[in-house]
Amino acid sequence: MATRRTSREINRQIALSLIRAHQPVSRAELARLMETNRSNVTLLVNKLLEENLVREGAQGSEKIRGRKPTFLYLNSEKSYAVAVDVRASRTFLMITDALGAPLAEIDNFATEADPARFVKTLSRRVGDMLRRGIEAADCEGLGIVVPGMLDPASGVVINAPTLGWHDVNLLALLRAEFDGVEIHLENSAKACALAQVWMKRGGGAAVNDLVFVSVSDGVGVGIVIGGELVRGRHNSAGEFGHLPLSIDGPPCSCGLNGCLEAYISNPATIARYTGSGSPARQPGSGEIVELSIENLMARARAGDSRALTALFSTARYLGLGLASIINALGPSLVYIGGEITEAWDLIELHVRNAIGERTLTAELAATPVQIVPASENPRLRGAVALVTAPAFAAPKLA
Amino acid sequence: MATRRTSREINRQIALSLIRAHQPVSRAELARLMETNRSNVTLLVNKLLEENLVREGAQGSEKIRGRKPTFLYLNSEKSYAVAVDVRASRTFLMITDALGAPLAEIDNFATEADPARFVKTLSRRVGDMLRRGIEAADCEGLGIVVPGMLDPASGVVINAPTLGWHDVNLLALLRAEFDGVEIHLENSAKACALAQVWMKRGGGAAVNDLVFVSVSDGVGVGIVIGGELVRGRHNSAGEFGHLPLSIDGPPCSCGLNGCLEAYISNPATIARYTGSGSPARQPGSGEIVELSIENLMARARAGDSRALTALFSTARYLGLGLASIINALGPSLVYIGGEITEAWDLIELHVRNAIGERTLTAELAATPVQIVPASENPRLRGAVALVTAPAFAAPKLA
DNA sequence: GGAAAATGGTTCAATCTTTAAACAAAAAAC
DNA sequence: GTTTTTTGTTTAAAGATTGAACCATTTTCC
Repeated sequence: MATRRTSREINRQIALSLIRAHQPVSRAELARLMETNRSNVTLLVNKLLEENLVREGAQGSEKIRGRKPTFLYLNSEKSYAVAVDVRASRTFLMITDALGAPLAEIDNFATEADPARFVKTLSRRVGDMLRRGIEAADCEGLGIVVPGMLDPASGVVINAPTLGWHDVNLLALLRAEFDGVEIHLENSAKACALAQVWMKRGGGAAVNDLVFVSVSDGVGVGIVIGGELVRGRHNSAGEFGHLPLSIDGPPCSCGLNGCLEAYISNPATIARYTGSGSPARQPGSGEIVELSIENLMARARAGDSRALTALFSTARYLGLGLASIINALGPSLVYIGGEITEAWDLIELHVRNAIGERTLTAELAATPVQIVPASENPRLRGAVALVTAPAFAAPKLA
Repeated sequence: MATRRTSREINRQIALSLIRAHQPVSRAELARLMETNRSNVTLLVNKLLEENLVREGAQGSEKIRGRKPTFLYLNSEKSYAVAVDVRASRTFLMITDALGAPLAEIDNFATEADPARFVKTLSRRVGDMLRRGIEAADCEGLGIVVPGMLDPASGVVINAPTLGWHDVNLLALLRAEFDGVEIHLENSAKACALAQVWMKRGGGAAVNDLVFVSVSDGVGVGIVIGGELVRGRHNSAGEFGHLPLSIDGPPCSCGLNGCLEAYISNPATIARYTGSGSPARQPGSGEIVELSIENLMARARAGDSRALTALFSTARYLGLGLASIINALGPSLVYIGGEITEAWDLIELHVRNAIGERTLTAELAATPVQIVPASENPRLRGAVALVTAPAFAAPKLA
């Protein structure tokens, strides 16, 4: 039920979001954006100034005539957020201001198998990083993304096969180590999707229906519909990675057969190259090497036709999987993340053809697909979004 | 941006929805439900009375002491809605009051292949029905559901294979025939999903994430997430019917291979029984008959083990398809509609086992699945919901 | 039978919000 | 130097919820 305060809260959030999206922006400009009059904006902004959420900056100096506007900015400097991206081999760590702009170099360390020791190490590294020149006072929160199924409410990592974590109460461990800090857990792909919709919302036309597909050791999918992350009954929505391509297909890590993941994950691609089970050999010398997906892509670029074929197969299956997702949800935009994006120039056409092969209409086949390269640190940005996005979230109706 | 009027509008909608859900209900009771005081409710209700959306009824006569309450009801009597369910062989027709309660017997007639002639016939039948004793004055609107892909905005039926309609501007034809009546088009399964969420919302705890799977000549899926029907970029979302079970599986009507629809649609089940291509024979006489799914189910009940096996296969594949949907979206509830629900007692266990076979967690495997029997006319109710639901829809935020 | 208690509905003043108009301040244009 | 234009504030009006007070009506208790 809408109380006397509701419309104020709604407008407060709208104002905050608009300032974030259009900063630097004056009160008068904000009034035009909100289609209200300046008096209302004055009141809203004064409240935000009191709360220290917004600060006034320099005056504008455009060549238009009339009184110069005083610009408004989000007050992002007084506090910082910690973002953690846990991955199978290494864990990445970033500290940003309240808007998500990095305050220091990204750090990383080997992911420890034991959750308790992992959290200890994490805590030490965060402490080191803060001592090395972060002068912001308040910690806004800590966002941590994990590749696997988890419950953000209870903070339990239910199943993260690539980490070997099962029913680990990560939140309790983190709470013990980071006292008084707000902690946000989420599945990696879901957080990536959140970060993307969050970026887009800032950057102009709102994209409210999008899908983020993360291809790595496993396959994760985050879905945003109507601007909201789809979580499902037990935060287990988005498990498109185990969509069957063929119910009698190759076995998957989840115990089933023919999952999309069993066709397109990095291990699947590598297995397709080496031939199942047989280890890779260094060309020329015949030496046995541990083959990584980066290696495989390098070989493909160097002219190894078998490596290229393996990538093309992965591309085709990826496209078929995307086609199913597109048929099912009709998203406005599909993002792809993961190591494989580095070879996108080689495989894009194959992916697109496979999408066209199994989509039901020409419009669906034309759904835009964009890669998010590793250089943009999508997972870390997802972790940041977990911390910063709630402040801007629209208030809910009953 | 929230204006001075927004909270009033929000509360107006909440009040309307609560009256609909709890009627008959007094002002005082409404105030308790809305967690506000009676004075506010008085004002809201008086506005609704003025607009003739609500009417006062008899006084309550419970044994509690104190002044007797005057009950409020939605004013459903002054207007009616027309619901049309277009299906491959026959079209069904219902006239209801503004709340969806039928005002006359359900009519039906053979669906004509030519859209223009179909609309003419429809118009005549509606006219006949109205003349046979509907005294309500105003037509609230006409809701029509079609099994196929269509665009509600433009009113074009893009592709309805079982009807043989392609790129038919059904809305234009209907507008010409039903002058001045608001017309709502939607895909059958999507409308069914809408009707279900709409019913549930009335009946207590809100179910905001559900899926309706319609198994008939084709397979249609309607998805509701966060209380909103998922439409996708071109209203083509929900095409889970063409999810692959096996990308090298049997051919589907859509031109692809191995779609879920190719495994579980009624024609697929029948083909599995008769053996591909060979016509069915009357047991005993050997006479060739056109076999319907109802026939097949009757034979299965009568002890025809091959018919039973065919149904069991369909059940298993249905379960596998549902498992994928459940993995992907994590809905709170799955509804099944279509002729096959008549054999649910025979196949339920097989469906459940197959769901368990491919869901990723025990919680997902335990997702409730309910059938909606043909006697409840889910499609017609969906068509009604298209007309009546918008009046209760929550106002949108920017 | 009559007073008290409890419940439903209305009325009225208080409060919080948006809104429209007036007004002051600052900078460019003439 | 005056006018014009734009920004930001102030002030009064209007629309909404909120809380208390006030009838109306029915049951319960004495």
